[in-house]
Amino acid sequence: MPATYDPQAIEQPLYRWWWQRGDFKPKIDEAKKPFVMSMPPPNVTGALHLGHAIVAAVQDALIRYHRMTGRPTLWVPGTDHAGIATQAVVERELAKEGLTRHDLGREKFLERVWQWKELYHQRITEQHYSLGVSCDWDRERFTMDSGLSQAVREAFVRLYEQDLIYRGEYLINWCPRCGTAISDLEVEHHDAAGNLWYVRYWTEEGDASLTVATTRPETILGDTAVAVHPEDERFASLIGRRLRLPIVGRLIPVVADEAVDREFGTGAVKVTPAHDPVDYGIAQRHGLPIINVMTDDMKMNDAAGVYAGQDRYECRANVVRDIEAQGDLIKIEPYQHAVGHCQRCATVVEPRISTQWFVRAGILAQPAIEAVREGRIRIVPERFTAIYYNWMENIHDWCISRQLWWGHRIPVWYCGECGETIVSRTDPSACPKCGSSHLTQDPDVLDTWFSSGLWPFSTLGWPEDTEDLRYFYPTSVLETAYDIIFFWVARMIMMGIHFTGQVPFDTVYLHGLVRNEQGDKISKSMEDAWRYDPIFIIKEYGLDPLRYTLLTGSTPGNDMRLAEARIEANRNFCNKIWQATRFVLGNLGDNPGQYASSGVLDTSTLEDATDRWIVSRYHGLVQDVTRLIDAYQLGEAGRQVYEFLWGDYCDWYIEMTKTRLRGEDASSAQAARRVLVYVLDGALRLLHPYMPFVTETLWQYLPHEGEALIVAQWPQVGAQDAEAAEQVEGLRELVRSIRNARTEHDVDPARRIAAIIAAGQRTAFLAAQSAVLANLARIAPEALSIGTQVSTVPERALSLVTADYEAFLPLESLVDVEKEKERLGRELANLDKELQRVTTLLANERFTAKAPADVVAREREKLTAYTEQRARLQGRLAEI
RNA sequence: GGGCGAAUAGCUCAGCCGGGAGAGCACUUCCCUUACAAGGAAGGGGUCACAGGUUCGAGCCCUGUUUCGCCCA
Repeated sequence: MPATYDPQAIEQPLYRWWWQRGDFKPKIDEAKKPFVMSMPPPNVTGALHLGHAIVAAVQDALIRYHRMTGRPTLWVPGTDHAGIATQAVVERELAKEGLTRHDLGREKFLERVWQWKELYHQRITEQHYSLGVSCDWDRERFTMDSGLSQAVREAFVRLYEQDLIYRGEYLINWCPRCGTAISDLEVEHHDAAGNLWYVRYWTEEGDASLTVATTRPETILGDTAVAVHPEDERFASLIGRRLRLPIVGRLIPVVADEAVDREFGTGAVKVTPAHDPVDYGIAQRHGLPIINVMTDDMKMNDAAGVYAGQDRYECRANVVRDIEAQGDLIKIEPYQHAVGHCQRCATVVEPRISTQWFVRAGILAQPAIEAVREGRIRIVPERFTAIYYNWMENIHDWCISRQLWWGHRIPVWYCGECGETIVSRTDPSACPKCGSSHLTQDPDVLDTWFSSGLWPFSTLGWPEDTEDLRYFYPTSVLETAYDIIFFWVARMIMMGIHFTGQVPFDTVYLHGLVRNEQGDKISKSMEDAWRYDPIFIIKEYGLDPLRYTLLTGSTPGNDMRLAEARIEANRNFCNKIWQATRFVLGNLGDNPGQYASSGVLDTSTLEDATDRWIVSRYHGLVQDVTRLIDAYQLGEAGRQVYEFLWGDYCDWYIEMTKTRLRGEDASSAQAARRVLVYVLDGALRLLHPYMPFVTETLWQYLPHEGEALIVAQWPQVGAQDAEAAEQVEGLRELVRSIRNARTEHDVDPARRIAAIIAAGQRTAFLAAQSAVLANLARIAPEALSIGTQVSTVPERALSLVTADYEAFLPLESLVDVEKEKERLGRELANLDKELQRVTTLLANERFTAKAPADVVAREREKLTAYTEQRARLQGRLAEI
């Protein structure tokens, strides 16, 4: 095998190999409950970035884990047409050529979008290969596939028939750049510096006036009332009177409404029902007229009188100027306020009255709330449950029509003869009412999220009753970033329950967002999104290090900033296990095949304590990692494998085996080889969900049973030997202590020293491990003496005291008696501190009475050990 | 205005069920020892944001405060 880890050489060939073998496809077994996930379909808007890399990492890890546990495992991939987002980027491209979509026309424009879709679908797919996703490519879907389009139609028609979809004229959010309505969720509020203009409105008779404050003076043209709080005494006398609208001259009433915030401005607010949601509500309650003063592209319309044709901001300036000229502009205050922007193009959104299609979300939300409340769906981390409830319980009707060209056309036709509205699963050729063939389809398309809300079941064939749908639905886990919990997760739950009668998944697992160096969320809409293409990192470090970093670098639901130093460190970890495998392979002798690991190794069959120790540690690891992954603690599980492999296995166990592998005792060497392979094989399995490529590669080099790690069995928990654990821990402490003494006294690392060790009840163990001790602590084997006690303490020797041992290092020339006294004194002081703590704790009756028995017992053991160690230390001090 | 999250070593972050404060990077010293210098060995470094409280015991639980970030209205 190559001398170093080289991700470029192993990753893509392995991916192809798995794919060709069919490892990504589920092995259907009716007797088993499958594990199923739908991949959140990336938008074809652009290439994948690091935010998608974490999606791929977490989901592929879950998929690989469950696949190894033996469940039929399906991961459905796909992409989303992303109506408004994709249309916006294609329009941006066109703008570079000086064109708009209207210059091309609907048909030509859609051709361009399809070209874009093909281009980026290809890009995304290739990126997914690089990300190592083990999804079933044969089941790949696109939201505008014919099957999924049929699902969309079916869903729309059913909801319409059930009166859960309706068309009406209401206040919606309008993006003038995109030229379409957008839903409340697609509006992002940012604080912007503006002004608060104070404008005086006179009464009809001119005998009194009141002043209102507004951030949008141009909307005065559409005012149909002024509202005050019913309990606000300042305006009590004016309620019911009429005011003359400045400039316009229209007479409008003063109404009392509780929605008015008495603290804002002057306490009196102008009411523009056609351009503000709160005002719209007031108008509804008071039966006020609604006057729309703007056009689709946010110019003033004819209702704006002399301002007609002006842009909204141009008009604003003119209105302010004219009011000022009239003497009714009281003052202008700088004012910071939240302004709605289009999520996709950042244009300031204008609320306006418009005829659109809506879903009665409140009705669909009820069962969706209950599903979570009753535990049929569990959200991880749990804290997002409250956020989900809060949104669901205050949900508004969902505006689903978009004045876009890219998307699912609304399946509604209008009869040119009789005006009939036809809502149909198939394209109608004649009006069912009058028979006319003059039918026009509604020009609008549906909100993208309408189709993605169907994703978990539409991808499995719904509305057809397919085999896939019957076996794989409901899916198991829905994994995504927490920022689309409302957009997507909530809607899938609503629509899943409504259309299939079942929850679409039983667990929602939410991960955090990947942020750039500045802490900004990485998104496809960023101008420099290309900088966050995971391919750059994969080329430099490999996928496995990137993946491992994403999986272990944060905790569920929390954001992470990607630190390159960490990726590099994890690349080094890959190389570390690469080197460990090389070591093992290089020491298996003539017939390596005999060491292939199978089943669980029983610690009681192992003669060497170090073997029992590492196998016990490994069995504990299997238990912990499995428990942690089942609890969605992927990060902690991954870190534990790292610590075990690098810390226990490489730093200690491999070093411990060297004397046996190179020694005379063939059966001992054989046992060591078996354990080396057993533990490494198992650790590679545990690590496979985190670092699929390097683990599969190394596993293939190792002697093994089975064809591929990707489909190898997840390790089983085995027995642990507590005594061996204690013995080896004591040995490690002794080694560390001797190494420390050597460094402190500047002993040449190459020099083998002498040592005399009193091992007490550990004598037999230490004698058996004397070669290991000699090797690890660099003691000359012939100068190592181990006994229960030390009969004659050498003069001028360094003395070390650990919990289990007392060691003397005769380094005459190096030992300075005074310094030695000082050092032992320091150790004694440290020990006394610990002893003090334990003594106080155990003297506290409330502790011994109330603390759990095992905690108390542990403290008692410490007391005994520390007391003995202290006695030995004092003995040494006295001797000096 | 309501809610959530974060605050732990110089930096980036873990810390499970409350039971002797951890990792990686950076830093100091030594070592190219036949798995690995993408490495090994030995170290230094923390008032766990602040103030109270609960508890035998708090980084962890409760209350309040400060700073930063996010979501909703």
